Amino acid sequence: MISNSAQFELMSEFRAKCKKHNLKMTPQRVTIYQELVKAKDHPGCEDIFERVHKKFPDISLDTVYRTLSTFADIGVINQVEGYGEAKRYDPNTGRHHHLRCLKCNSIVDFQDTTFNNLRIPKSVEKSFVVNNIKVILEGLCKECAKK
Amino acid sequence: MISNSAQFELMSEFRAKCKKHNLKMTPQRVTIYQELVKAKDHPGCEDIFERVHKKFPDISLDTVYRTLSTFADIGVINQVEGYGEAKRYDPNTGRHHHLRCLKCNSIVDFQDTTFNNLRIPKSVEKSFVVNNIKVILEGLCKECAKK
DNA sequence: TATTATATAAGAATTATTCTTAATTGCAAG
DNA sequence: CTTGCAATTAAGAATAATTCTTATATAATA
Ligand SMILES: [Mn+2]
Ligand SMILES: [Mn+2]
Ligand SMILES: [Zn+2]
Ligand SMILES: [Zn+2]
Repeated sequence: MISNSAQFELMSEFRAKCKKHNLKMTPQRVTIYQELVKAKDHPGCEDIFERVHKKFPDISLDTVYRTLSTFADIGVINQVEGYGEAKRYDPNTGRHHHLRCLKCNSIVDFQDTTFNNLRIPKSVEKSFVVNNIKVILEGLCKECAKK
Repeated sequence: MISNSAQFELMSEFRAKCKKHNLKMTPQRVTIYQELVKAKDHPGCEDIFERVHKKFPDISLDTVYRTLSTFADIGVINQVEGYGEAKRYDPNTGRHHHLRCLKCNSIVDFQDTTFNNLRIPKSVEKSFVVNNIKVILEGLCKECAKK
């Protein structure tokens, strides 16, 4: 769950960033953004299309692809790293990390202060400008580990 | 560069793992593996196809796709995480980390003992079986940072 | 050397994604 | 509140990456 005020805050940041990048506020964009914000599963374009489609039967798949890609470009959402299957997106642009199940492909968020505060190695700093550090833990989720 | 003995060592591990998984030693497999081992750029299937094709004009693209995928399955190589473009592979199965340039998509290896020894958070251990930890630094390589 | 399960080449098929185009619409200016 | 127009959209075609199908070839084993 997410509080109403946090919801509102998020929405006005969204509107502000869109305006900054000259993106018009269309019902498609609002709906797609809200649907992604609700999602906890780092969904792909088809997933979002299916969810949005219920409320908005005329939306096209292309619009979902285009819109999510645009949102990622302007930084209101993030694309998730993966292994070359369909692209997946993350509404959470704050600092956090991922658990990836290698069997069912679930991606779950987690927080860790150690991981948040990793130092960039000196040797790297000389040859590379680091924008962000990602830590990914790969393995098996509880359900998949049971089998 | 890689020493002759290390080369030989790698090759016999490769043969051993293939045997363990009942994979026949075909010239295609040997060539593809050797070409990937030479590569420092985490190449994709098309890249490897082009390189192999010079020495082995009759090889099919499908074989390269199938073979690299099989190699990753049995763990002689790794698939590299990415953002949904073409798959890329890594001959280095040892512990190391990656610098990813967001502009030119180059991927460069680096070593760091801190990153090698990250502890898995307690909270995670309860709900997830971790196979491996990946640290990825994203940003701009020297060339791309200049512009 | 004969047997057989695997692997391969070629091209068709599939999946994910992007492009093209004509029609629609958000929104700023009057 | 209208108008004007650049930005956006739906629809379907097109493309790119990858996988599948099948007939032929071949590595490994006896
Ligand atoms: Mn996340
Ligand atoms: Mn590497
Ligand atoms: Zn799982
Ligand atoms: Zn670069």
